[in-house]
Amino acid sequence: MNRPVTNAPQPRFRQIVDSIRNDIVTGVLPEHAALPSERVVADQYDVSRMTARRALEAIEAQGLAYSEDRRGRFVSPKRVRYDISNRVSFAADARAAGTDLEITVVRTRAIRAGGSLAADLDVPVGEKLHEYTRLFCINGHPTLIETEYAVAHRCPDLMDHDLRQSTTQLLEQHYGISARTGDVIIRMRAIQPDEAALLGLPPHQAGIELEQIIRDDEGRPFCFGRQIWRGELAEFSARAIVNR
Amino acid sequence: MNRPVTNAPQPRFRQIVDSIRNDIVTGVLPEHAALPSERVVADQYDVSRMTARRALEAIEAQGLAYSEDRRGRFVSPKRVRYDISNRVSFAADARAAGTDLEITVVRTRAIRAGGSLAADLDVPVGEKLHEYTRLFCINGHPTLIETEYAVAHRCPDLMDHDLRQSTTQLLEQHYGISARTGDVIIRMRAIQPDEAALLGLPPHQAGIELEQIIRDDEGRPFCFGRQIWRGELAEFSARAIVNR
DNA sequence: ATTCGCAACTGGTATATACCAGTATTGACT
DNA sequence: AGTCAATACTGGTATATACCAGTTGCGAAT
Repeated sequence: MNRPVTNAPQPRFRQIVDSIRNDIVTGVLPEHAALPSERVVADQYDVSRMTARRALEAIEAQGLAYSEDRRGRFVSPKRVRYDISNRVSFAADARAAGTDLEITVVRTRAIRAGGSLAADLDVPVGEKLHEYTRLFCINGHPTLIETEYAVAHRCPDLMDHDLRQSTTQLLEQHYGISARTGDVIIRMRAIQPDEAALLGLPPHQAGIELEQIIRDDEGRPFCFGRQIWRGELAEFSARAIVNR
Repeated sequence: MNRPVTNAPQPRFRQIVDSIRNDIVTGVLPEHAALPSERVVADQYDVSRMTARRALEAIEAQGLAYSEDRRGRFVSPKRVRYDISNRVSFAADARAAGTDLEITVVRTRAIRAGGSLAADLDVPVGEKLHEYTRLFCINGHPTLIETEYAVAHRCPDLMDHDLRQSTTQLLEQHYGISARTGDVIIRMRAIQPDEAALLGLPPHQAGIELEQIIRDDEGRPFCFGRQIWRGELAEFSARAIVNR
């Protein structure tokens, strides 16, 4: 192939991405500062609005910024770290680290265990469960949504308590169930529209899903939780110990 | 031509996303099957090519499909699972699980430890390190890129060995260094253009970064590794044990 | 039978335009 | 001072078009 790619300039929109990213990493644009709007970028860089838009969307996809519908795009804050090896509860982990955490209860229901939930919690199908969904805001910004399923007969009136705190601590204090171990799975997946609405995001972005089965001192599971995180706002630390 | 100005229940492109997603989850489109092209979608659903494109990009962003430049888009295969609590080496984990894994050495270098690497590996700044970058293909598909930094004086001629295998096993067999524990960090981040090229992806997509510090029986770190995974192809399991 | 070049694809980049639906500010009126 | 409507923003959706640059397969020339 004699194609001399000498003049392989980067696409315009990528040049714009690099320029704005530079403003972010150097601190010209601090956390939560507004990025220039699509129309302003189009004007400044002399491109069409669609091209400016693609640049801003790429910055968003990289986690450098987040958008609020029809308000603008803003620089993402620093990540919070969640140590999944030592704690089984993010609320406890965050409080211990002095993080500004606010919990909102989105929904509570009484349900019965279906197939996979029953298997995960090691209970018969049809077993009564408490289901509750909560939104976690860090420094005032929606960061994750958690839905937990607790085996009802082990904590009968759990729903009468204030759920705006660590539920593992609740279970420990009122029912004597202590979270001892957890099986965690982490994966990247798309944020669903209903979740996106709660997190203040456009739908179809990727986020991090974290599932965990929480077990007591006897290794019996008593709670299953599923969290969806804004991927750009978090990181997860763990410790591996090689079995031999 | 006539615009359905009525109550658009959902954007057109999202309807298309749902339709194609349905074909994927029901198996009408099996793993690695080609999705309809942008122009075909535009034709079938009677939308412009840009709208069709947005639908296909959304499917891609959700991890349901991957694209190969100027070849087409294809249905993503099932995720592989990596147990980060029990193994400190993905290669060993995958081989133990019978996964079809092929490793390609992308680059090897001798470097000297800079500030953060020196701190992570607990060696003086300027310490000699082996750096090697490898591409991991699972079932023939590029899935992750790993760059590792090994303390050179503990494995002098490491680079003379065949690196297309688990390096932790190499280090164990030839130097008696056994990987005992690992400190792992997982986060979502953008895949850089050079990484994207190796993974056969368009740049600026989000992926999963996994960093780990590997320690020997005495707890001394001897290797630092950084992996970037195609987010839709993997999930990570771990075990938490609450310290009290 | 092999080679080679030409379609006929594929996605990637980019423009120009239009309208919709929320948000935020401004300013006149109460 | 407080209310509220107009206005000037913001991003979201969508069309139509153009050209570029790789990939792939087919058919003609060797």
